[in-house]
Amino acid sequence: MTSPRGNGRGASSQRGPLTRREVVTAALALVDADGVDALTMRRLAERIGVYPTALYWHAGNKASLLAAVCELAHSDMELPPVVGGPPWHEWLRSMGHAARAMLHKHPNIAPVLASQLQVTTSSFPLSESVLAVLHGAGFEGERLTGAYNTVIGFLFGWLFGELASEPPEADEDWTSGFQRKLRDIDSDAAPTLAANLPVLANQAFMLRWESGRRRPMDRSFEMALDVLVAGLAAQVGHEQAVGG
Amino acid sequence: MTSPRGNGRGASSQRGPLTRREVVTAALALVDADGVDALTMRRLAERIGVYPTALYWHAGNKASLLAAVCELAHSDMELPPVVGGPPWHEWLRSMGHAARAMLHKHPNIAPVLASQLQVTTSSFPLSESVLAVLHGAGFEGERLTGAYNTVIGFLFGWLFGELASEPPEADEDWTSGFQRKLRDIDSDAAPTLAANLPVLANQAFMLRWESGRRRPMDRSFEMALDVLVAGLAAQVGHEQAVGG
DNA sequence: ACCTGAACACCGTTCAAGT
DNA sequence: ACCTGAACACCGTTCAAGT
Repeated sequence: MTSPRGNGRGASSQRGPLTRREVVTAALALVDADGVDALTMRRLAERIGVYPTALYWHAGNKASLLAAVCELAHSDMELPPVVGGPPWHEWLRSMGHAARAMLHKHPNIAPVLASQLQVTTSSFPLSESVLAVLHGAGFEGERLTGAYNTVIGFLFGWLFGELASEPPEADEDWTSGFQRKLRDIDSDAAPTLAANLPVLANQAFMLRWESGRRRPMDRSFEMALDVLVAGLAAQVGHEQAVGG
Repeated sequence: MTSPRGNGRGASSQRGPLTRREVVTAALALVDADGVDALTMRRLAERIGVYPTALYWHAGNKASLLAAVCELAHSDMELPPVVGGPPWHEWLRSMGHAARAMLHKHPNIAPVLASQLQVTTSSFPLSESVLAVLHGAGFEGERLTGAYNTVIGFLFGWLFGELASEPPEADEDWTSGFQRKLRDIDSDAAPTLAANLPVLANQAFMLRWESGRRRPMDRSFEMALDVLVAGLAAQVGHEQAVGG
């Protein structure tokens, strides 16, 4: 009950003063393992083997700790090289896959990234790369802003949607109730939905009961990338360059 | 301190037993006014003029109350008519504007919708409409699923990003620190970013310190819609139909 | 500088009891 | 059926005190 250090994290926790990096790493590990709701100052402190209030000295309050956790997860994303790299549409596809890989590695952090503005700090390299690639594709000035916002908003928005939180397992009522409502859909009121239920149920947004962490939406993501790239190409007059 | 009803909500609260609808409406009003963090069972109860535990009888626990709040907000979205309506690309634009109007009417609920899977219940009419329109545009089977996921994921993902939560006002440190970091960007490491800062600062994802609730991203949204529609057109071979 | 230990104001939720 | 009232187990955070 009294919680001095030492039994906290096995071999990896060295002696010596606790460091900020150690706190943030432990917090990300906790989120990855048990979800973002499991991240409480008290629980994290216990896991590290320290008193809760000690965390405040290193990581500030919970909000700034969470921001640091997001930043750490974000740093796991490897950007494709821009100079001497592939043509812009291929680069965007690589970047999309890199972003998706990072988020699937830390799916529990996705809802946090999706809802907060603050966590964007230190993603300047990503911004610069996307901007450079789009500039190279022919976008300038306000249209560069628009294209950039389209790419970031569409891509990350789609991925955050794929990785949305599932209801807590306690709520099996919801899952079974939703499945029943889906099965009982009126084919008069919703004919297209009813007719295509086999390819839609649990595979499409707003029609699924499992998150993309459990059920990755691989093919839909590829098609989304196709649409994004082709749409940008149309904006810049390179329709023929990207293929269907 | 003792909190019987009557002084709770002025004239609008009739006598008689509390109803579920009344609870959910009051909860949405509280979220709209003060943000989702302000929605606690105890505070809501006090506002209605009832004991906290009374809410559980009508609305279940907090998670299901929040789901009901999302559903209520969602019901504020007016779908454009499908049969006898405009061509598919114009319909998609109208739907996009309707979704945006709804979310800008309840911006504080956007982060919840962005992060949770559960809140999708009873959006079957929206799903059916989008599916019908895309089917009419020529998508079938698995490609229909892909196109549907592209539309929903891109559109709502973009809008949730626009309306992300700002840091609490207490955190003026973050805002000013972020602005400084943006101003001090190294034009060697990030030349495109540095050169285009005037059209990017506070107007682009990951480069802004204010949310779209305060600073709507109107023009970028229009361009995003252009890209989405043109990209879908390319998928189905109607490139010439939608215009640039 | 770094951390303990107590304390404060708040949560969501359960449950027995009232009417 | 509908709500009260007390109680429980948890929070985040502050602050004085130790070393």
